[in-house]
Amino acid sequence: MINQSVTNESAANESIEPQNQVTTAVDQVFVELRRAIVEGDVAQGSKISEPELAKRYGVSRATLRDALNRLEACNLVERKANVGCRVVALTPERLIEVYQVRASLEGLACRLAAENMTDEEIANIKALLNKHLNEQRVKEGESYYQEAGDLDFHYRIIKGSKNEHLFNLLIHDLYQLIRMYRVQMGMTGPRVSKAFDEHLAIINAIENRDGELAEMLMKRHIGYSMNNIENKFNAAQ
Amino acid sequence: MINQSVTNESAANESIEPQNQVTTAVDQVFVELRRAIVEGDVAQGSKISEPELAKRYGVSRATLRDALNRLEACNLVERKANVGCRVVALTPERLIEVYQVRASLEGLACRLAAENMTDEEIANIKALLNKHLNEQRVKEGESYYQEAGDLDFHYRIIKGSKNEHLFNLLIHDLYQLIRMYRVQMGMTGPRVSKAFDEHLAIINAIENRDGELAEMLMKRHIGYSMNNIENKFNAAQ
DNA sequence: GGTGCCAAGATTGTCGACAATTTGAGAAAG
DNA sequence: CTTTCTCAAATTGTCGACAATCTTGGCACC
Repeated sequence: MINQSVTNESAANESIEPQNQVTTAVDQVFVELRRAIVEGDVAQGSKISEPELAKRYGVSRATLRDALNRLEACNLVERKANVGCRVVALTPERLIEVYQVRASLEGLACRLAAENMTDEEIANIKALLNKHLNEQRVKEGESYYQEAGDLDFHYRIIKGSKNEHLFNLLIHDLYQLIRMYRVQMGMTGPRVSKAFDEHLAIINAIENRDGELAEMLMKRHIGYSMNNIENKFNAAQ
Repeated sequence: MINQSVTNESAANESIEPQNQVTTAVDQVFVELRRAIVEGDVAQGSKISEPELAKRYGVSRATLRDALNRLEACNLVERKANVGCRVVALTPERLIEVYQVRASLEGLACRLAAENMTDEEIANIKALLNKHLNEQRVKEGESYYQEAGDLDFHYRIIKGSKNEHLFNLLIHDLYQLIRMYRVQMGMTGPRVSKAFDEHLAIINAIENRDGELAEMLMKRHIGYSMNNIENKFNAAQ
């Protein structure tokens, strides 16, 4: 029972950084380029020049090419044969598409979590929420909770589904794109307290082993989140 | 209005062969290797030797490596840094995981299809089912319907959702793995007529624009299909 | 003046060779 | 006889160069 407290620590790092250990050069370029795209350092829709980026990151073109392949698998860049590679464009239509898929999959994750999570895992999430609640009261207005805390909550639910395929699909392939929308839309909004209540309702449903309710609550929660981003989109025009 | 009949032709080829046009060498190797894996020409769980396969397909190792990357994105091979590449192992646990995801996503597709499909598209699917019904009566017992017909039906529903992200996720990433299970488990069973009735009920719900019912029916339909494969698995031991 | 074709430049696709890492067998020590 | 260390063979990761394809600017022709 050494290091018991480790289960209470943040898991968001792993969710933001899926690679368990970044060893190879392709990994490094992939992770760094992904960060740059998600955080907007390289503009959405812009074309990517292989020789230029290879030079900037100090690797061969073949290596960078490999990294681009992985980014394509994450839906962060789009490729055409003999033409090139562009960063994806963030359109409202695509936002809706992605969030429809996300709501469906995380709804499933929630239902499975209600069946498969251990009592200890559930207790840890509740403790996490209480911790976030306190921190939120202290630093009201700052975006701490929204970013790390929200990621952490969803990450644990998805992991709690005990469905590895679902986990990979959401964490590796979908979440970077979702993060890209949130970051570039400046999602530091006042949805904090409301989202907190929704999280609480979800974990309560899971604790009661009510998978059906948990699924529905999660779908709604994600739907609200989508509307929030969509409004920002429309306001930005 | 030329070539109107083209909408009634089979769309399964496209679903089996997602690449619109296979031009580059990497594409060719990717498609051929994928076929070999799905159809069991290379055994599940077996290790893949890069130099050997590169020589067999007459391409460079870098090219084959690129193809392996894409196979990894389809979840058909698994990779570890500095260790190598193995074909995925078909376990009952993974079957359940994949089918849980599939049921959720195709349920979503069905709901969206009920909202977004045109009357003409719906009519075309109904015509398709009738065509399959006739052919099924003639060649009873053969596996035609199960393979091509079933793929065709699901393909059109997914496309009818008008959600491109969902389409790519299902057709590119998930369906090859599903096909792998079905082919290697020898899925030519007697589920034909029952599946036909289920398909009919689904398209009727879509025609009535009852998305909720269509989603539920599709989830059940896929659940039955999973049980069918799962039984084969247990019987094979 | 507008349209279509051609060539030069640039970009992507492919290759063979070299460097780094893992793995397995064999020898030496316990 | 078992265990551990070492080293070599094999496999994977990375690189720079060459070939094929697309783009673009200009010129000829209508």
